[in-house]
Amino acid sequence: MKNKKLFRNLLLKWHREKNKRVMPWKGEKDPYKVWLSEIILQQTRVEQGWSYYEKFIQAYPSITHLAKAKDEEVFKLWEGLGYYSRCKNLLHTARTINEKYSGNFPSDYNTILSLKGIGAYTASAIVSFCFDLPYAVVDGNVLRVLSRYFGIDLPTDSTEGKKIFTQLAQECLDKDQPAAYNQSIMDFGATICKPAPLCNVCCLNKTCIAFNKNKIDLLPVKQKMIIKKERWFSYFIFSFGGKKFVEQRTAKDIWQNLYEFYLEETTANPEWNFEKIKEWLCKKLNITSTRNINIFPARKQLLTHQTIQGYFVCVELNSEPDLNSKTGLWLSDAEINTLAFPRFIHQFNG
DNA sequence: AACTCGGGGTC
DNA sequence: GACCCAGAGTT
Repeated sequence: MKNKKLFRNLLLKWHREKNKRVMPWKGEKDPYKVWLSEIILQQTRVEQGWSYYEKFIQAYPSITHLAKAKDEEVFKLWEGLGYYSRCKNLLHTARTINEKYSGNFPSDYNTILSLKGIGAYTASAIVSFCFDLPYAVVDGNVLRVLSRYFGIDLPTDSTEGKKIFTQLAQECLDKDQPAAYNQSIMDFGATICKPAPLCNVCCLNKTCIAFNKNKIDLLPVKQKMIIKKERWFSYFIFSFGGKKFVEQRTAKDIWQNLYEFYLEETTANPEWNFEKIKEWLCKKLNITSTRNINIFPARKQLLTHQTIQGYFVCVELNSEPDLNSKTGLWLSDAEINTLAFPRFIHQFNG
């Protein structure tokens, strides 16, 4: 009990005296801006999300601006940030608040928690930062700091672990200044108690259990291991009459709602050459003549759970083909540039 | 309770 | 190559 109070006071002292971290949304009280920043930062580094936050605030100064925006435009702004369901839920919640709550962001924890894309972490962040309500945030930083300081080797990604760490976080919270406390523990985790921590300059090291038992490298404990899938994507960029064939990804799969060119997925390296391409075009799409075919070298993109490898094949056509009744669109480059593509494609296509 | 969802930085 | 990041939704 006493060590929690010590922990809290040491953190707040560090926050007042040594925390130099500056971010555009820090100290912000507008729940729209805090919410937007928290959604952008889910599983995303501050440095990576920074420019997206500024783009969004400039494009949509209020939640009503965002609610009235077109889906394609918002996805284009989100392009490259990943976890695209966040963008879908962002729009859904903006519209819910604009219509159901007349554009006023709710201030009650459970109401906020019920919104799409907002879980326990984000709800706690919003109500503590904006409304000074006593809810402790639990994110990756907090789990790392708590597990080390209190020497808890319960897996942080287990059901029991989540429960215990959430309770502990709530007990450590300074209920008189939840905003400052939550900010301090996350900044501390991000700058001092990092995965590779700076224990030599840490002002909590005298009472940190992991440090004093030499268990820093063993905490926090995670039980789930990551299994990587290998996938081969071959994108055929069909062009005809100044337009290219694109379609939207709708399946429950990566990159849902984003756009792509004609995709052929294989379980192994297709190792394209001109003969194989011509044979495939004839067999699959009944295309027997082309103006030009350009095969680009294989490319690779690493995702957390998948390794995407693949090819881009540009095919200039003599006539518009029947693409197996696929629900696609023939668009100009200008039109294509307004749509959001996965990084894998965007990096190739410029 | 286990899976799935991106892209990028760090070691 | 492994791990992690201001997590959440689905199955």
